Amino acid sequence: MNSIASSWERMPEMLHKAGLRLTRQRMFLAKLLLEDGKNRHVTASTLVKEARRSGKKISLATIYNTLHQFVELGLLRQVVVDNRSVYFDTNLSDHHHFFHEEDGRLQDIPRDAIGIGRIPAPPEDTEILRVDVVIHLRDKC
Amino acid sequence: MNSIASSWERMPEMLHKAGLRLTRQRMFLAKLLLEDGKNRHVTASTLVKEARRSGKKISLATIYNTLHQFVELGLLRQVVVDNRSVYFDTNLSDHHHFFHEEDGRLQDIPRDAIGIGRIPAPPEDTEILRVDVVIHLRDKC
DNA sequence: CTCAATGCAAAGTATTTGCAACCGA
DNA sequence: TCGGTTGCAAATACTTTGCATTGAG
Repeated sequence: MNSIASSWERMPEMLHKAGLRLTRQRMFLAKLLLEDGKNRHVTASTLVKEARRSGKKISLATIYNTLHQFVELGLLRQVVVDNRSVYFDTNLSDHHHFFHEEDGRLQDIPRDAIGIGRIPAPPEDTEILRVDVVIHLRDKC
Repeated sequence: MNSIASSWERMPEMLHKAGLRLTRQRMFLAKLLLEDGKNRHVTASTLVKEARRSGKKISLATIYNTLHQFVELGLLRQVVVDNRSVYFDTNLSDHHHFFHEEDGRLQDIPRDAIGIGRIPAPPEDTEILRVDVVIHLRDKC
């Protein structure tokens, strides 16, 4: 069992602890995102399409709300790679990304695949939140 | 003379070669961005404000157009750190960024200050465009 | 003069918010 | 039942586009 599958199993408990109700929409999105334990990269609009495809009705606003709640609960990570839209990542481990410029697709890079040697000291009175490495890709030829 | 100051000096020539006219607005923005040779991080909206402050009238649309033309000419670099808006950087050298989450401020990190050891091979049929490292900062306490 | 460039306003895209209706506990 | 949630539509923020006017060469 990996940490993501266990996220799914602990979902009801986690939502409850956070004071969130186990609503239809919330459970549906949680299932979509976390159930199979695979790492997924979604945006609000890919999720709406996916939800529609499986017949559920769910509003865009609710999807945004839910995604943000999940980020706050630590079930998802927000990734910035591109100004088209906000990406959400179910892979919570410390890792980096390949970004395919052509189609906006994201791909994980395990932390160990990139050796970041030194990191400069943060400026006065600030602390490092995280270090993001994005390798931008272009299709060859 | 550094590379940026020389960008400014070669401006008229570069614009001309690119088939662009030396218009009032174009020259004004070029001067604002490149003349003093300092590294600047701007967004369309910080530029409008700056232009207004110095009394010039310039439309937002023209600023966007001009910024994109400058990026294509290689006079500016576009930086993605945050989905609030698109940042443009006059520092053309290979470098990275500190990003202050609180106020959206960017700060350069020289390439050498971060040692990126290994980079994983790009996926099949793709090539690496560039590697972006963004260190997200939060104010302490 | 001519045609590229500009300015404006309108359209487009992504995201957030206000509020009545709804529904999980 | 009751207050958190949802869905919609409207608001907001950023960026792009269409088109008549302007102005650089």
